[in-house]
Amino acid sequence: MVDGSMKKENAYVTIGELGEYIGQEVALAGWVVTLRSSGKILFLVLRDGTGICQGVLEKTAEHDALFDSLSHLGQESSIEMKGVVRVESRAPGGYELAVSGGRVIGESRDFPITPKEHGIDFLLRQRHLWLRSSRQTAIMRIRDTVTFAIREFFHNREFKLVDTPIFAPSVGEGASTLFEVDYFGQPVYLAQTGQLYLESAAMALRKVYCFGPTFRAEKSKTRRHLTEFWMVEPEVAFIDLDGLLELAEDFICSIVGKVLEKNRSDLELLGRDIGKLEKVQKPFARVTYSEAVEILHGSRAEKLLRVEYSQLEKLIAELEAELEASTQQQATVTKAWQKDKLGARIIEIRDQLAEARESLKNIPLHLELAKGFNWGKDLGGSDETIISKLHERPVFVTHYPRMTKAFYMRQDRANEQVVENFDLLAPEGVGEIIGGSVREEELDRLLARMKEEGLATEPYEWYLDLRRYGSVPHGGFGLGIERTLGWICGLKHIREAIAFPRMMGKVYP
RNA sequence: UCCUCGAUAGCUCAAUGGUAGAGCAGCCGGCUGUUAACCGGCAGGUUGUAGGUUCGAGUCCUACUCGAGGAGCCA
Repeated sequence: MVDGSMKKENAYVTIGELGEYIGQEVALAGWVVTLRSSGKILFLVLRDGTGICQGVLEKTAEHDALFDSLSHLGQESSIEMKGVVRVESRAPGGYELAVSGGRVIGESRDFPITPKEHGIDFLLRQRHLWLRSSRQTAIMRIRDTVTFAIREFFHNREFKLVDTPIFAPSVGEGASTLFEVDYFGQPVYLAQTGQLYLESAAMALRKVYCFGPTFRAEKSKTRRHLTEFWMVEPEVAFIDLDGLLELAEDFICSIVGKVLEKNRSDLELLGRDIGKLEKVQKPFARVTYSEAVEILHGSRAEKLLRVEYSQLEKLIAELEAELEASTQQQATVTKAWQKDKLGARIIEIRDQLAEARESLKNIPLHLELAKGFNWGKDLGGSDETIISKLHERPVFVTHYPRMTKAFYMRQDRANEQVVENFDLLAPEGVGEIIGGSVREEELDRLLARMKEEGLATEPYEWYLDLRRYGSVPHGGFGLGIERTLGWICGLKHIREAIAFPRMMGKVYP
C-alpha cells in the first residue's frame, strides 16, 4: 500500500500491522501481559487491542536504566515501547521487538486476575478487567462480526431499522416476568420485545427490523438466561410462514458464514469445532410440533439418550482413571511447579467429572419428560435439546398448540388448534435461538383470542387499529444475540457473550 | 419457588475430630532466549454468619446468608 508513516493514525503503530514494518523502528502503545526477566535479558509481552507482541531487552550499559524501569512493571501496566521489528518464530505472534526505548504511561500494581485459574464468581466481580483476557476479546470480536453481519444482512435486503421503545405502558401475558418502572407515578415496564411496535412500522415501510436490549425479570438461574439481553427482530408485510422460515435460514447462514470468514483465529482460540459451524448450510430440517412430540415418544429419542448415557458412563470411567493416575503422579513428582500443573489438571478433571455425573443423572429424567410429554404442552428445555441433538444443522419446529402461544400468533386455518409459528433450535443441544410467527391479521380472530386469554382490549386499541386500516398478512421473528453467540463460540454459559452480563442477583460492575 | 452441590490467604486449592498449609499474585535477591520461565528468601488467616455436640471443631449437627447449575419460565 502506502508507506508506513501515511498509515498511522497517530505516532503509534499497532501490533496488528507489525508485519508491514519488518526491519523498521516503531513505537507501540499497550498493556503488559507478562514480564520475565533473567537478570540480563527480559521478555515483555505487550497487548494493544490488535494483537500481542513480545519485546526483548538485553541489559547493556546503554540500556541499563531502561532495563531496570521495565523489569519492575506490574501486570497490565500501560506503556509505550520502541524498537526494531524482526521476524522471530519463538515469539508469540511471529514478530518481536528489539526494545530500544520505553515509557510508562500508567502504572499497575497487584492486578487481580493472575495467569492462573479463577472461579466464575471472582471473574464476574472483575468483569471490567476480565474483558482484557484473550478469550474475552475473542468473544467480543465475534460479537462485533455477528452484529455487523445482522445489520448488513437486513440492509442488503432493503429492511429499514426502526428503534422501538424501551418503556412499554401495557403488558401482554405474564406481567410478573417484566421489570416494573415508576414512570412519573404510572407503572410501565421495560420492553421484552419491540414486536407490536414493529408491526406498525411494517405497515409503513414493508420490511423493518429493530435491534436493541430487552428485559426479562424471570427468576431463572441457568446457563442460557440473562435478565438483560439483546434481540434483533425483523417484521415483514406480505409474508407467510414459508417465507419467514426461508428468511431465518438465510439469516443464520449469513451470520455464521461471516464469522467463519472473519474470526477463524478467534474460534480456534476458543477451542470451537469449526467443522460443526461449516455444516450450517441450507436447508434446515423442519418438523412440526406434532411430529416433535412423536419423536420424543419414539425410539429415536430413546436411542439417542441411551447412547448418550453409555458415552457419559465411558467418559466418567476415563476421567476417573485419569484422576487416579494424576493424583498418584502428583505424589511422585518432585518439582513444585510440576505438582502445581498436575494440581490444575486435577481440578479440571474434577470439574468435568462433576458435570458429566450431573448430565448422567439428568438423562433418566429427560427420558421420562420426553416419554410423558403430552400434546398441548410447550416444549421444555430438555425436549428441545433432544430434538436439536438429532440434527447436525439448526432445526425449525413449527405449528405449536394455540393455547401455549401468544394471542397475536396467526391461527392455522387448516387446523385451528395450532398457530403458524416457529422456533429455531441451534444444534449440539444448544436449543432455542429464534422464536417467531405469522401474526393474526383478522380483527375478529384477534379479538376472540384476546378474550380467550382474558386480555383487556383497551390498552391494545392502537394495535387493533393495524387490523382496521388495511390489514395484511405479515410476520416476523426475534433472534437472541447472546444465545446465538453462545452457540457460535461454543460457550458453556451465555454470560460470556455480553460485556457486562445482567443476571438474577448480579448487577456489579 | 423447588432440587442438588458449594463457601479455608488477594486468587486456585490442601488439611483421619488433634500445631491451618502449598502454588500463583506481591516484595527482596539470583539467572542472557523465556513461552503460566526457573531457583532461593520474606510477607500474607476472626476457615461465610449465628448457635450446638466434644477435653478439643476448618472438619460433626441445626438455622441463616451468599454463590453455582438444573427444574419451571423463556430468547
